[in-house]
Amino acid sequence: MKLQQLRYLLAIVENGLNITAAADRLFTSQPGVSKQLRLLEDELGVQIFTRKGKSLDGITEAGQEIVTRAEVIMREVSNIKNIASNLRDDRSGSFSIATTHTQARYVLPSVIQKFRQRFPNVSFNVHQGTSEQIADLVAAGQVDFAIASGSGQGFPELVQLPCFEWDRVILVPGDHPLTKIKAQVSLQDLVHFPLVTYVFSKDGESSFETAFTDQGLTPDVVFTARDADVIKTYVRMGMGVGVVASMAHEQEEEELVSIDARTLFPRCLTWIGFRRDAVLRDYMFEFLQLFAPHLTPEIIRSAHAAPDQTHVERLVNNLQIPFRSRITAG
Amino acid sequence: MKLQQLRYLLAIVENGLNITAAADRLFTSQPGVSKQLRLLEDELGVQIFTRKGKSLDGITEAGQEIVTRAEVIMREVSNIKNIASNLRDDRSGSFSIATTHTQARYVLPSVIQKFRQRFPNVSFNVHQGTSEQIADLVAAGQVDFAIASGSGQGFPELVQLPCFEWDRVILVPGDHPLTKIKAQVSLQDLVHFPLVTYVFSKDGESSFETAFTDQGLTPDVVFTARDADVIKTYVRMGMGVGVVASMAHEQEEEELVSIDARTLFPRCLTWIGFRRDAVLRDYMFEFLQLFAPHLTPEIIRSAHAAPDQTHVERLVNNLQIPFRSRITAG
DNA sequence: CGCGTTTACGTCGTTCGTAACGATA
DNA sequence: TATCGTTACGAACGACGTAAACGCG
Repeated sequence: MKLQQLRYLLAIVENGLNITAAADRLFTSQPGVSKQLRLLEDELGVQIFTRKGKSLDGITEAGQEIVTRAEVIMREVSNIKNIASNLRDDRSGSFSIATTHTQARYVLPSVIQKFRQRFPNVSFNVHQGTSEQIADLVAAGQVDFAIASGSGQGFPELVQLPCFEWDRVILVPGDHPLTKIKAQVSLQDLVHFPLVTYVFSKDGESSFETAFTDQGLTPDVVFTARDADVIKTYVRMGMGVGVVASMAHEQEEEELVSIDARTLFPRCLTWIGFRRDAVLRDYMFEFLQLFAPHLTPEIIRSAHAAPDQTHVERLVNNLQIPFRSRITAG
Repeated sequence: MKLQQLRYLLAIVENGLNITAAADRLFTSQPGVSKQLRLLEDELGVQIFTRKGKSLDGITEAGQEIVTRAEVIMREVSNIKNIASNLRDDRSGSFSIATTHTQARYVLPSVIQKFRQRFPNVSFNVHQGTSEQIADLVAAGQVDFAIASGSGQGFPELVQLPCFEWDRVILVPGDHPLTKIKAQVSLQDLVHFPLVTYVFSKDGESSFETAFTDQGLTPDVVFTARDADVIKTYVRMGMGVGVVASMAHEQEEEELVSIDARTLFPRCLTWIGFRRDAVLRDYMFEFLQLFAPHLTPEIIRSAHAAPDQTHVERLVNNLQIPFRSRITAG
């Protein structure tokens, strides 16, 4: 058994059992990958994949178990490389995070800019998705960090650290009736208008909906998007009243007026998570502190050393979690 | 990085940083091992070992971390091989257990005999030590199973299953005053004689001592050994009264008489443990059931799937744990 | 001078890429 | 015929073992 064979195996799985595509991603020849897979199967005496004709058709039961073990192996291989790179003070490498649109568009740019100034030779990769997709990506080891909001429960292999809290804000065109209300806008006011807001997460973070239902109200959500910019576009078109994260409203933008909604909806928490068994590069510690200044290397290391998330939460309980209203200047 | 390099690395560590010894155990040439170590260090750009002259002198801090990761990798490699071997119905392989003298000498022979009849091509290896050494060996992945008595707490990486309970027995020469006592011998009777018994474990299993101290008594232990046979020899010599596991007294042996001590000392539990992240060969399941018939493959699999030992204990709570007084006929 | 490691070098097996072939839809 | 995988083959590489040199106690 060779590490290359396992690497090839995982590439095949990641590319939908397409050997040609796997070879392309591995920057090697297709027959080589094919042959190494055959050699691995021969050595183990086990079919890892089921075949339909010559093409790979599916993963066998044993194959799935083998793939799982191979993933562990390759993770530990990169851990070893990370340990070595850290010790050599190597300031190059790669770094991938998965996050939501709001973070990627409004919060991260200034952070990443500072980060890239400090580490110009680190290739940075941002994946985008829903909170669930994000957590899955980091749990599967496809990305180094996940930055998401909402519950994020049920990932025991992750260390999750609180980054900052934020509120929602109501966005309307400048001539909208809601701008005429002198007092604090209430949920009762909102239900009279069609709403445009984020796609709801399946379990957690539906604090948006429950805020209404707790008062016996039913919001009239006419449009949802994962993307605050899309929401804003539809609000400008007059399709409805927007409800977005306050970070997503940079300044008084063309045609749009923001209305404070902090009393209407519960406060949200953005957290960052990484696999507990991952060795972090030194630049990842610096990124964390750029993103959330209270996450010092010491805090992170002690959270990383904790046996599980319960202990992590005990550790971060004393921390003052920042509150973020608007984006800070780049 | 190659798997061989990691295998060589671990062999060097296991052989006390002696490359020649490592090469011997690996059945390869010494310069080959030396070169692969150098290549690994060069590729990582890190000194794994400190040198004194040309000889390896110690492991660096980073080296220790790398070794730990390499151990994980090699464990997962054998797990993959085990998965494959199981699927192929391969009835050959190797199997190592660590246990105490009493188990190895009095309990295991008949089990191993049956096992070897069923699996003549499995090479069987028994290591011997104290309960602590045993638990350490299996936790470090040096052996597949640990069979020990006493607490065995504090090994979260292990699945520990109860095998059977047993009592102690008092051994004396045939003409000893204790044999004249008509009623049940008591601890008060025992303190008047010099005692010969097992070496006490550091923390758990000192139920021997606490049995006395709970009654305000102080036993006069004049000799301890890890080995029931040694204890018996000294009892025959008249050095004192022996207290051993009841399994260690096969039948009315030459010169020795056994006195029931089950009411004097708390009952002991013998457990068997293996790493939670290990893939067990099919023959290991059969061994477990030969050793402890209540440990069926289904029980073992569900215990193995449990997230931690707390869950395992909940699972085995309903099981009827056998009691073992004398060894069962081979 | 013995022990242990490194260097040097020749041999052999393995991997890799190109090219051609085969099967499938 | 386009897509995908296997077979074939030659070139390059890398691992291994023997022999010899080196350093240290």
